[in-house]
Amino acid sequence: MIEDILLKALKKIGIEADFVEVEFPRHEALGDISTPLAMLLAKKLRKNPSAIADSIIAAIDEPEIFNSIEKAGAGFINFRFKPSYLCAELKKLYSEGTDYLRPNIGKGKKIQIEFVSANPTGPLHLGHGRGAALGAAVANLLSAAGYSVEREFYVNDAGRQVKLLGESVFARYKAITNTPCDFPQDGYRGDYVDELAGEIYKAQGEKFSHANFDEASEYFIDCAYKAMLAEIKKDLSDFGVEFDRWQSEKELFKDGTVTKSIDALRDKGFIYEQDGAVWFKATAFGDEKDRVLIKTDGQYTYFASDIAYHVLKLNRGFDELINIWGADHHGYIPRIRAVIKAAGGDDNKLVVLLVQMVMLLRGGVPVQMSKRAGEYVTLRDIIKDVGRDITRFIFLTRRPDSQLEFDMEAVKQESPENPVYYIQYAYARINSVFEKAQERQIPISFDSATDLTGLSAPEELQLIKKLIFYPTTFLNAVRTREPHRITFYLQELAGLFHPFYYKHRILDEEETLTLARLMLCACVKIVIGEGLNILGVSTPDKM
RNA sequence: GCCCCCUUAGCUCAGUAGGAUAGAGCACAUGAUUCCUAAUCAUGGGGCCGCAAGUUCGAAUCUUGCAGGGGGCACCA
Repeated sequence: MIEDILLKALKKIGIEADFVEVEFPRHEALGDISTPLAMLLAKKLRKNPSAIADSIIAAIDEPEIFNSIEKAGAGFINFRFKPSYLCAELKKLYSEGTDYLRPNIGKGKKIQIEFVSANPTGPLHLGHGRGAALGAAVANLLSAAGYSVEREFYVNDAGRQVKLLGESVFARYKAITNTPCDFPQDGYRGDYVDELAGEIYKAQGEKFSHANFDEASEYFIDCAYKAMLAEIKKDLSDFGVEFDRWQSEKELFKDGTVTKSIDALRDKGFIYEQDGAVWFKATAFGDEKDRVLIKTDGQYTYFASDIAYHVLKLNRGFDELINIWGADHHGYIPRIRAVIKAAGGDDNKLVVLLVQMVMLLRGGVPVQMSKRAGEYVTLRDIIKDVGRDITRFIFLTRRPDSQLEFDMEAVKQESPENPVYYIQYAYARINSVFEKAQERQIPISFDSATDLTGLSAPEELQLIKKLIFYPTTFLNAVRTREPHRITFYLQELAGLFHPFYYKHRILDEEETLTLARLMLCACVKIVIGEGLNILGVSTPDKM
């Protein structure tokens, strides 16, 4: 990679750096690839950028790679590759495949990524889908970069919300058995609650018809949240999102993790009692107020088990803990950081990626959702109506921290021209070319001796340059934990492939050129396949 | 009142460890298929980067203030 060459040159002139920025110049006439490095160093070294650029250029000795290296503008260094170098890199890409595309910067470091973690009290909605798409893509990204990644879903199966769900189902059950009781305030009113009650009635008959909730609670809560969790698992699986581990909150209470981690904090003096409640001294670690762990009624707060959960994760030896949260939880970050610091951990290990709200529209009109009335569009509805690939792609075309409008009509109307199809179509097209090649019995075999000198048209050279730039884009995406960089790269790559395809024949040329173009196509297919896999979007052979 | 995110083309959005003349898709207009997939390609119009000041060789990007939109400030989860 060109980054390595630059780093080597910097070292030669006595500058230590671990990252250099490389980009495509704004206009192709300026060069093939470019770096603003000299300008960035100018401030640090207190020298003028032009002089720094000169010394960097002088320190690069790679006649095999570059046709020219020029200083331009305010201090850019622009490089032009030798065609022979581009061809050699293309062959490397082809033969090394993912080894070429995935520079290993993770080196086996352990990262855990916790995402979705929706309460098992109802079906997933679109916002969960956004978290799921992002989390899965970030996990794929990190794992491709050589990190050892664990995907975890934290199940809130203890506490008030699942109890409320059980109570709601119980009330519906009682209605079926004609022994009505009051529906809980703030209870869950979706159709699924009635369905659950119906199923329980089918299985248990009148067994609980004269019970009150306290007598039946364990059964109803258990039944209800487990059914919902199964639904959630199925929805995620249909969305193409898998987890390695499901951590139960209830287990943390059962096995003593909660009391143990609170005791540990108490030993360090960060726990105190006041007004009949037990508090954590979060203000000692930068939070704006202390937080309650055990309420005056003796109940643990959600935060108590969250302490246990994060301490447990820390102790499991991860180098980094990524949490993907809805933006409405942002106020929660300081107290979790406080917990980690109080427990003696390094809070830099915690990386919280906030996902902003999704506004669901239908033909420009906001879709009203009311959890109370049980009216809302579920993720499952969206997958069925819009499709999985489009849905995931849309989420990964936006920065996570900006609000997103998801218009079900617009997204579908765009359909034939949809960017996701544009990319997939390039993939399918290439596949079809290879099928045709096989039909025509063109002997397809590439190796290091394949003659690529015929690839000289601007469309071909641009494609090659884009292809061998993939690792740079990939590393930037990994570094920032931003999969959408891959999305935009793929659109650009497909945007170079289609014009190439339109302008040039692949199979009707003389054999050397045909083979060269086939090899180019093969590489485009490899890179698009790699990128779409990371995004979790399918790679159809035919469209 | 305090805190966080957002504001870029008609629409949806990229671009921010400060860099060259600010990009893409959609929509709109015109044109291209006897030929490997037209879900494609070519050409065109489109912009006080919310407003104002500051930092400097240079600001969509950093700082401050203001305006608009969203979210958060519980012994709820």
